[in-house]
Amino acid sequence: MVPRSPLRPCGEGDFSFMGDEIFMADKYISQDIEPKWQKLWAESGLYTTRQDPERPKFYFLTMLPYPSGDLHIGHWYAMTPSDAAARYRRMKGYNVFFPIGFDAFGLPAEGAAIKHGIHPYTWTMTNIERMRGQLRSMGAMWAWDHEAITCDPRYYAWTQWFFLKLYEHGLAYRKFAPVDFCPSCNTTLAREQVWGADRHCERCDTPVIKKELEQWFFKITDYADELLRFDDLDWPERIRTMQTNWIGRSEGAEVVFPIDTGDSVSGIGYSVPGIGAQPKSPESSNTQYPIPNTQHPIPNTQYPISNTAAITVFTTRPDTLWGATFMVLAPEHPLVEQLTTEQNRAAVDAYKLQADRQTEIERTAADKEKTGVFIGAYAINPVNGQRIPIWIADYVMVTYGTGAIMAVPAHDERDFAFALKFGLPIIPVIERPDDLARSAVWDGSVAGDFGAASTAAGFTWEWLAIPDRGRFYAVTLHGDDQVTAYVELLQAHLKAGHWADVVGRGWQVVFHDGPLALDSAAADAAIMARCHAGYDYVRQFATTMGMWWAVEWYRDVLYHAEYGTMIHSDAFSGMPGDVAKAQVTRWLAEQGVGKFAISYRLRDWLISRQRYWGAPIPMIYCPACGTVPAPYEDLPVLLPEDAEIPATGENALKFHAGFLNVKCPQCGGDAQRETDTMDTFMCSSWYHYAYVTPYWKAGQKLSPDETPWEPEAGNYWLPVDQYTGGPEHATMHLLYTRFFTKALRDMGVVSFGEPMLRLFNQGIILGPDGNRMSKSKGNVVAPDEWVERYGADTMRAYLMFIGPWDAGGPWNSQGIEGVRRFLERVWNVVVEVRGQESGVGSQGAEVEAQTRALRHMTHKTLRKVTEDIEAFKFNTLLAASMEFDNYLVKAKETAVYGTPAWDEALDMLLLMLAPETPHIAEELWQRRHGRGQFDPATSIHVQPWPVWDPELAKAETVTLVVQINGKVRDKIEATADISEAEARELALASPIIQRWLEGKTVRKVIFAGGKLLNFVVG
RNA sequence: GCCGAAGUGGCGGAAUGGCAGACGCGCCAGGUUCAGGACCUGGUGAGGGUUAACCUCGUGUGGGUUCAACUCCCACCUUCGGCACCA
Repeated sequence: MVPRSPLRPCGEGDFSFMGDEIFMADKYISQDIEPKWQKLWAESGLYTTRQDPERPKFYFLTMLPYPSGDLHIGHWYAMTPSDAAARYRRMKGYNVFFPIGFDAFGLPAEGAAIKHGIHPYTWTMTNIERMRGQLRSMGAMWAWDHEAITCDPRYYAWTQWFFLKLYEHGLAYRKFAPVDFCPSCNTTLAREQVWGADRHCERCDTPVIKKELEQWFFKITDYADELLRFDDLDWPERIRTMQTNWIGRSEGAEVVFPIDTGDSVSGIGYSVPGIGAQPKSPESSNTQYPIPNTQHPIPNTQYPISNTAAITVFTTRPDTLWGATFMVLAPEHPLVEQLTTEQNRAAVDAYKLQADRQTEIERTAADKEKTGVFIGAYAINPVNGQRIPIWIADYVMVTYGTGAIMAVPAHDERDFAFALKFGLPIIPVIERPDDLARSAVWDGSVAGDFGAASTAAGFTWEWLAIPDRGRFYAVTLHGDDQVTAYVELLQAHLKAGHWADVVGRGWQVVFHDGPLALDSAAADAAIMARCHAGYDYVRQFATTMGMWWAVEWYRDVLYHAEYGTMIHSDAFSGMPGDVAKAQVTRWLAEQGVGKFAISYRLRDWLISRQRYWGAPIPMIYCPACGTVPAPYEDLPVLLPEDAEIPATGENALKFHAGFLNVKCPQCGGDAQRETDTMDTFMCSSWYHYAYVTPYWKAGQKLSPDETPWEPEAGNYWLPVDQYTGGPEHATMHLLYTRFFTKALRDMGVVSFGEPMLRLFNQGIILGPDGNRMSKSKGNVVAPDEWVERYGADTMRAYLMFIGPWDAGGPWNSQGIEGVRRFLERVWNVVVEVRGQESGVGSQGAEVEAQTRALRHMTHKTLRKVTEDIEAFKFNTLLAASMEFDNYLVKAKETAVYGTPAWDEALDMLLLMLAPETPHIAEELWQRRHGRGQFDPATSIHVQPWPVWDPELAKAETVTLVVQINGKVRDKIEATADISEAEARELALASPIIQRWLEGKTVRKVIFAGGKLLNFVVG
């Protein structure tokens, strides 16, 4: 993989830490200086954490690694720019806390136990030891003195303490529920850990299955609204959006649909006379939109309902209630059993079984044909008394809303498809916002020259045809007036026994003896009765919409989901779309048939895992007392070290008598421990608190009233000022840890509500093949060989240089040589003594100009580098540093060499590079300023970040761009503060510009920012 | 299907209304070298041109705004990420 190094000279000796001998060869040998400085920094206590109330603190945190055994290139990509930014903050005068630890619980350790017979603890600790070494090779300023490992009993004692606190505060509960289960990992998963359309396990890609289990949940949904607020957070828009979508807040209404027993109402879905099918009253569609009075018929008091059962639905569109022509329950809905009639039971049971057997994948396949069965029961639409059939269908999810919907096929795409397939009535109740209507008039159904008459009346039409059915006048209309005029014209031409439709605005079927509006299920039935009588062909259609659907030209006007003026909705007809939803909701509440409601997509966090290698849930089940929490003073509930990990992949704790059997803390009787352990996201929800004082109160008895860290240290360091990590945790770790902190705030443990104030998401480094790196794909890039060959500084700088940090992308080693060469040049420009022959002969004025130019370059670069590191733009930071270095290489041959300006330039170059390439910067800094023995006070990493001089950073001269009509024609050197008049004069003096202006009239001259002049000529 | 991000030389990328391609890789030529590597110098978007000056075109596609558009607006295409029958 790594080519043999031509850079590494052979036979370089050991270095010594003694006296003046800390500086070795005059060549840049990263393999020598990097371990040397890592050792000297560690030994001298340069990175020892100190609480210093005199200095402003800065808690800089990067997501903790899982100890898989090997650091990969992704860790370097995520961590070394973080380190650079942390180092920069430190040079800016902050007391920076940059801790590290390990997310050490989790399934791979058990896999190793089964495969290699190693105990998970041993495997984990061995990996951690190896990874510590790899992490050290980064040369990062880790606060190793605050390391925390989540599988340490001193750590998970507190994880369990948090569980008990959440339980006490009613935020942890146990529930029997169908949950996602990974058959490969042998454990349940939280919803967030199930990915993709095929619903696979986030860790091992195995499709999950459903299992009914008794499981522990955290009530994250209690904080749903608060989690949607990001007011105090400087977080990327992308993450905020992902969390917002994940929480999925929808506002709407809950509406109660009483069940109808059918005694006094006959027929399917047809209205009670006088209700629903009433003609539009002119008064109600006028400018006034009063809330309909309470005299409006309320069906559950007006209609005989012998059964008090009712179905509650959640809808985001209460304004479409009048168009609800059927209901759909999820097959798992508890009322299905009770409501299904005897005649329908066999079909319903078969459907339920079939839905149950289907995998989640099949059931949620996006383009799946709608299926469902009628259960034989009816409900009453509470707003108009319509009797509507109840179906079950798997497109309704039992987990969302109330598990039941009112189906409004005219304004919901799924309901539309379902109604069309099963011949259920589709009644539009929201006007088309575009006022568009279409009418197909079959050739031969009208007398006289209908086309000419239409044209004369101002209607646009064309001939369209359907094979086997002939051609038709395709008339397009806009607005009520056109529709009214058109209906009149149409009726005058229609032959007896024929009809034509108006679809879209003004829905109706016009018969030769008059129109019938499609404004109710009764009207739908009446229309179809006439049509069925008219043509055999039409008998295949059960509903008017079904008949219209057969004309393809109609299809895009038949259904819409937009808000708009309500129609066919009794007294609400005419209610404008922008207020309809709120008004109907208010009215429903007044009538006592509904209420404003919010529904969330977010589910409670399932934390039970049927695994050995996790923090045991500190709960005890007593036959006498029930569920009893383990007493605080007994924490930690230890994982038994002698547990045998079964080869079946089952939880070892279930088979460990010593762990399982316990005395009930309440009654002292025989009881059993909970054997499930906690989701590892529980451990990582509070690790940033653990770092403050790792393993606080280790070995002491815990109580509910303490703080899990030393309070004074917590007050000083918390919360996290800057967090960096991958965006893949948006809806998992980042949501959980916010919930956790809010819960802690409400318990009085912390005084703030957000754990991390600023967040930056770096991109993900993919394998060279463009795929996510994974052992199974064999595309994992190990950093160690590259570090050995080029050095940590080169590796750090290269990863920062390849592109914007938040972009990520496939690993590509092409270009790493360039970064190494850059560091070589930095080394040489500082270390190599210039020969005497260069730079001689410069005159005084020339030297002065060169000095000014050098200082300008120095301060300009410093400004750019400072701005870039603040914004994590490491790629352009390094490009600017390279330019600066290239400049210095040339300047070295001039008279500025050895002047104070030259020394300033070299020092600034090193200070600018200190965060990114800490070793070479320190080596060269010490060579320039060190005192032989390393004194941490002289370290470049504790030097103040330099300040640029704005006067020097400002350019003295600019290249004045001269354009003719926006095209660059000439460039002229000019002073930076050139006035417009001077610039014009200069430009007009240019022969090129003169040539371009010859014979043309200058209409306008634009002078921009003192650097561009544009002549607009005509 | 919905939401979001992105599309620029052979490659990674820079420029967020004002010189398109900074910086780096690669490539070409030259220097150095016994030679190769390394290193140093110069060149390197496409087309035209007396291979000179210079001109034309060029940032996914098509329109638009502007003196001026990679940048802003509209429509579309492609890729990636997230969600996905969420009522």
